[in-house]
Amino acid sequence: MGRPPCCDKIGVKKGPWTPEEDIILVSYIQEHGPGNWRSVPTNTGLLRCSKSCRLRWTNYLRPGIKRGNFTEQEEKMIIHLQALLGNRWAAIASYLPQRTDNDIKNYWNTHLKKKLKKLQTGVDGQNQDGFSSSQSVSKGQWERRLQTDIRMAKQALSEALSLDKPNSLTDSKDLNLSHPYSRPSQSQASTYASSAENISRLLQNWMKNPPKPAAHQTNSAETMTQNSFNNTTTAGSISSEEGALSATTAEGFDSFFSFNSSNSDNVSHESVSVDQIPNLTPENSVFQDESKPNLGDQVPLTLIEKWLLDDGSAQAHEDLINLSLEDGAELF
DNA sequence: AAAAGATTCAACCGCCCCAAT
DNA sequence: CATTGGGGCGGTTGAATCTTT
Repeated sequence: MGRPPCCDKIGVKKGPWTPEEDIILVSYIQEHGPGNWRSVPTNTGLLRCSKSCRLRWTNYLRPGIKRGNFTEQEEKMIIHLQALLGNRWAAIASYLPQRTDNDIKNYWNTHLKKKLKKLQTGVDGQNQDGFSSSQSVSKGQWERRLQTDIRMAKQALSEALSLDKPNSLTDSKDLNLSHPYSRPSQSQASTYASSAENISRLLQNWMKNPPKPAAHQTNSAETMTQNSFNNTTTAGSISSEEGALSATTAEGFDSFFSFNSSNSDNVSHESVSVDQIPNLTPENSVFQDESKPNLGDQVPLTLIEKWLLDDGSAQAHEDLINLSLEDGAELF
C-alpha cells in the first residue's frame, strides 16, 4: 500500500528555496491565503511539491515567526512541555506562538537535549542554566499529580457525557477550537506581522550580500529587475539583527509589498498586530486567518506559562487542568 | 592558513489522520 | 462500506557554517 511521495514527480525541484521562489509563494499566499496547497505549484508555476510549499510557508515565510535566540523562559517552557507531551512538537509549538514546531524540534535536538544530559550527569543543586534539581523534582511531582487528576477527570467526564451525547465534548472539533493543542484553525485571528516583513528582511539580506555570478542561479524571477539572486541566502540569514540596508532600497522593496520601511527596519521579534501595521492592505489581512494560535487568544498560554514558571501556583494548575482536560487526558 | 571535526537548521521523507467521494 | 488524496506531524538528512587543532 502506501502512496508514492508527492515529490517523486519528475521536474519537481528540491533543496533550498531561492528568494525568487519565496517571493512567488508569498505573493500568491497574500492574494489567496494559505491553504489548498495542492493548487499552489500549479497556480504559481513553482516547481515545488505542495508539501514543500506548505513547509516553506509554515516554517519560514509565515508572518510573525521568531527565529533563533530562544529565551530562558522559552527554554524552560519547551523543557517542561516536552516532559509533559513528549516529542509532540506541534503541540509544544502551540504554546509558543512565535515558534515553529520545526524550530523547537531543532532547538531541542541541538541544544536542550545536551543541556539536560549535562544536568542529569552533573552535580546536584543549582546548575549553570538556572534549573535547579529541586525545581525539577517539584515539577515531576506536579506532573504526576496532573496526570492523575486529568485521568480521573476524563473518566468522570466521559461517564457524564455518555448520558448526554448530543452536546458531547468528545466532539473534538468543537473543543479544539479553543484549545492550545488544537490543530491550527483558520478561524483564529492572528496578530502576525505580514509575511512581507519576512520577505523584506530576506531581500535586505540579499542586498547586503550582493548576487554572485550566475553560476549559482536558478530560474530568476522575471518580475525582478535586479540581477539574479544569490542562491545561498535564505534561512538563518535574514535575522533581524542583521544590519540595515540602505533606506532607499529597503523602501523600494517594501513598497513592492505595500509596506513602509519602518516595519521591516524595526523587527523586534515581537508579534506585531495587524492593526499596528499602517500600510497593511486588505489583501494582507488575509494573514489574520493564519493558522497558528495567536497572542490575543492567549488564555491557555498564559496559564501554562504561569504553571511552568510558578511552582506554587495551584490555581493555575487547576485552570490548566480544566482547560486541557480532553486533549491532555489523551496524552497519558 | 588550512584541514578536520562539530554543530546547526532548512528541507525532505514517510507515515498517519480524516474528509470527501 | 472502501478508497483516495490533501494536510499535518515527527524523524532524519545533509549542506552550510562554525570551532578547534
